[in-house]
Amino acid sequence: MTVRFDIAQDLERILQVTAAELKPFDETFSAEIRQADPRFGDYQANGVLPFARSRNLNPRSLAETLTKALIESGRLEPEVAQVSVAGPGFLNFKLQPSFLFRWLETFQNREQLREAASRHYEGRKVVVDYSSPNAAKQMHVGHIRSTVIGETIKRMLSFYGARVIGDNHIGDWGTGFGKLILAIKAAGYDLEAERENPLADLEALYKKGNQMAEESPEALEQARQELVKLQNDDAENRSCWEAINRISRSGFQKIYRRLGVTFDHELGESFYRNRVERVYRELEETGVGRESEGAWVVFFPHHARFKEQPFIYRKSDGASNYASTDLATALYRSEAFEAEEIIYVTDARQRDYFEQLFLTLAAWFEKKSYKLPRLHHVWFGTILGNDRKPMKSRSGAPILLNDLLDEAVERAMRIVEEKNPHLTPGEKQDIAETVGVGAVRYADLMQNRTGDYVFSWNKLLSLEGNTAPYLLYAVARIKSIFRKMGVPEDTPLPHATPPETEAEIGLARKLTAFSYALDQALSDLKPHHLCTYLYELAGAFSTFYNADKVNVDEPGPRQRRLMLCQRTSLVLQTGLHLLGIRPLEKM
RNA sequence: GCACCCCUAGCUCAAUUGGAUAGAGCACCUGACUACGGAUCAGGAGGUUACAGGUUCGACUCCUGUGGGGUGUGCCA
Repeated sequence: MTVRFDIAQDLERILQVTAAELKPFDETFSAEIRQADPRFGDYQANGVLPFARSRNLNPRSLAETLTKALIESGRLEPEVAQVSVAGPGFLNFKLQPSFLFRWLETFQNREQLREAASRHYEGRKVVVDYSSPNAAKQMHVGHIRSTVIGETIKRMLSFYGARVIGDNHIGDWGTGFGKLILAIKAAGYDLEAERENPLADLEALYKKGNQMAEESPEALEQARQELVKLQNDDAENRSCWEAINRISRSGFQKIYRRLGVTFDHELGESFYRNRVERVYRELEETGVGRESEGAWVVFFPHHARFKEQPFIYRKSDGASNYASTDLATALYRSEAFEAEEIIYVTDARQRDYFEQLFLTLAAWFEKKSYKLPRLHHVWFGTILGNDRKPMKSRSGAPILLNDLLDEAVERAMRIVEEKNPHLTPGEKQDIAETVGVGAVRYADLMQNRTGDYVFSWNKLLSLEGNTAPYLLYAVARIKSIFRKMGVPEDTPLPHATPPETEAEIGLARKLTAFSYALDQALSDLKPHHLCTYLYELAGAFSTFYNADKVNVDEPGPRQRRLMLCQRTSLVLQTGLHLLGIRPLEKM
């Protein structure tokens, strides 16, 4: 058997081929390879049971037959894996040390891993729409999930060979700007002046504008006029709007830099303001949209809910809304980017909305014979405080993302000071930033995104359990071993041999499961599967580290253990990179 | 009202998409080479998976109902 990155797929293939040649089996048989409980093996095939049931055959003897045929076919050499029948009719595969070793020898660096993994999504063109803050507002906790989950999905897809386009769909257009411009003018606020935190000023002015419009009908009317002037390209309002956007984007950029988040495009809603006319026209001419109560809407007569709950894509005053620009955006991505797939990362409250958006796009594209990209709504739950209510600051305001990260870094700094006081101030600062920001980010990613979760500083930075510091610590210890032994991390190990001790084998088995973890994380776009895996890998390393000393005199154990260190470091760092966390030399 | 999501150990969360004896961390208890970095490791205890039925070789997972929590539901995004 050739050594491939994804062992499960190889096992699936040889089992499938063997069954195809074997009497009672036919094309309805599916091997169903899954990761097994480590006590039983590395992988198991579950497919015999349902097949036997459908034919009214004895699953146990059917499994025996298949196992025998597999061994006799020579497709599974005994030095690759032991196969056995267990329980009611499971096939268990236990990878052998010699094969584990061959796998470790084959994948020596990030590029080799990436190349092997990239077969999965080879060239598929995917747009990931994430983060998407609103102009003139500071980013707060509500933006963290979309930002970090989106970034990780983007990185994972790219690792799997997709051509990924990250697009930050900034809310830079809409009715709010009239009020904001009104408030800016009323306050005489100079948008060009140097300020400490101009985005915070804009946010305050925005609130002020809202308040003014609420309190007086004249102000509301003035705000409306300002908006009309902006929409008609009035020079003054236009440059005002541009300044607002410049300030907003530079404010967002500070956070993105800190989080290592980058976008290929930041086409905000304003980019589509002249592209909605086509949406209106085509939805009307295809009969997908219709007028209702003065607005333009889409109903779905066969849908339990949406036969009565409208999808409003043009307001009764003729103006566009979120839906209009999202429709135009999807069309643009399909035509200009040739997107085969679009992934939207937003909170769970928008589920209905996206279901309607997708249904509308499907109906519209079908009528026009446009190619419809695959559409995914990657939704996530709310971050809760200790009171189990959406997380807020003491005053009730949303917690600013920057403040949250600052606090994480401060707390991490206190721990670094305590644990490692001898490091230089520069090192401490660097470690605190990585540990603090990484801990916040990891705490988010390690949760199943579909649930709400309770935010807790203790859990985050207690630095025990399934946390970023635990993973970073494992990497730092490996790097420390190489430093101590005076060899570079990529030193060649020509005399390394297959793993022998229980801890060595356990670690090697875990390493080969990397591809399975990525498959899981990508199949349902849930990064927490990758986190769980990395945590278990770091755990297997710690067990190994405590059980078997690397820096020993005998060259045999020394080299084979060094190889395990190299590969653990490689997989952990690759995984951390996919999560957007930078590894540390020391901590 | 209707629709959707959720309920797993004292707490915070997993569970390979219907698979084997439901797993981790925290907290609690017992241990570890004067340390290749103890921000670690080994072990113990802790469960009627909200509840009641059903489907089948097998259910935390699927179907029905009940209770509890959350979200959405015509001009915000």
